Amino acid sequence: MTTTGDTDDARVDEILSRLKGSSGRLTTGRRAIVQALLAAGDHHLNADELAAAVQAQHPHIHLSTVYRTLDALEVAGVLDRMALGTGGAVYHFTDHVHHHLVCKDCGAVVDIPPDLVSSLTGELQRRFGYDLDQARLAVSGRCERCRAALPTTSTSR
Amino acid sequence: MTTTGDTDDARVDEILSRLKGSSGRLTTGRRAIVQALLAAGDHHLNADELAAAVQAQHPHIHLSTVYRTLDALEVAGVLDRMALGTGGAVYHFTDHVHHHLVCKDCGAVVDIPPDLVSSLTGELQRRFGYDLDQARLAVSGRCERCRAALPTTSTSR
DNA sequence: GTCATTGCAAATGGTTTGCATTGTA
DNA sequence: TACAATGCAAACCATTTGCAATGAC
Repeated sequence: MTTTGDTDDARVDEILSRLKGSSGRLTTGRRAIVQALLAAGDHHLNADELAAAVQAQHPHIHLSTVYRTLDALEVAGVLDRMALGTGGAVYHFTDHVHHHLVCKDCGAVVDIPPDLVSSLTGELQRRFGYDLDQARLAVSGRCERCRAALPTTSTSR
Repeated sequence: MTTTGDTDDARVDEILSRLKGSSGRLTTGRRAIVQALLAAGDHHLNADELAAAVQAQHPHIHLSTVYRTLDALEVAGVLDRMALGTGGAVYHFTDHVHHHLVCKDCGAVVDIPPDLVSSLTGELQRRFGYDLDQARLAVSGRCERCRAALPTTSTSR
């Protein structure tokens, strides 16, 4: 099932052109990487998984190319990189703002809708002068499942 | 200048005894590591920096011992480990709850007082069932200095 | 004496880099 | 043709692990 479409194609072109900005070049590798990134949608892909997805169609594309393209996209302001504990950094499109609730035990990630945190980021921005328009927030706690799986430390609390 | 004191000594003993809980043993290495951790106060030390601090007095204490002790302290519930972007994870005492505002450019870290985030964590706890009593929050944005240092990309976006 | 802890070296996982080659512009 | 991007291998950083030696109990 091809998840592609005209909309995505247009988006791919737009992103690639932003990469072109400072005398960059459009290669099949970069196109494939951006396509895979878009196809992943809301999934949290790390560089390895992205490379695997790309290599399904273009086996010769090297992991280091993926890293270099991700870097370029980050510099171009297209992507945000974020380290969510273990398993490698994950990447998001800068225009798709959301935040993360991460289980410190199993690593499960839940997306937090931005409106829940906007008052906090506003306050932080006011207090500390940080630019948080594109802020990424990671909250680490323990998910329900892992909480239940805990040895009976129940009395503590 | 010994930053130590009776208070700290008592705290060191208390922490070491928590490590002893399940047939653990008290070694000079562990004591030195816990002391260094307490002496660091609010600083955000990573394993490397902690090892350096310890080795100033006990040169033979190996980095891997530091890692193993930090692990043990985490398991014992004394410490929380947290990855703040680059440069290795940092550790905090679990009873000293605070959060972090991290500059995505220069890595500068500002501590966020817990009361600013409590309403958010409460809401997240309610919505997603995560246990956030000991939550750690990392907000990544751009600090004032880096913001000023940015090339005039102001029109883009 | 037992066995947890340590030192050390080597392995690991994620990421970056140097360099010769490829391929876009 | 010129030079950005790539493949590849090697380097790199933070962290973990196997194993024999040490030292706390």
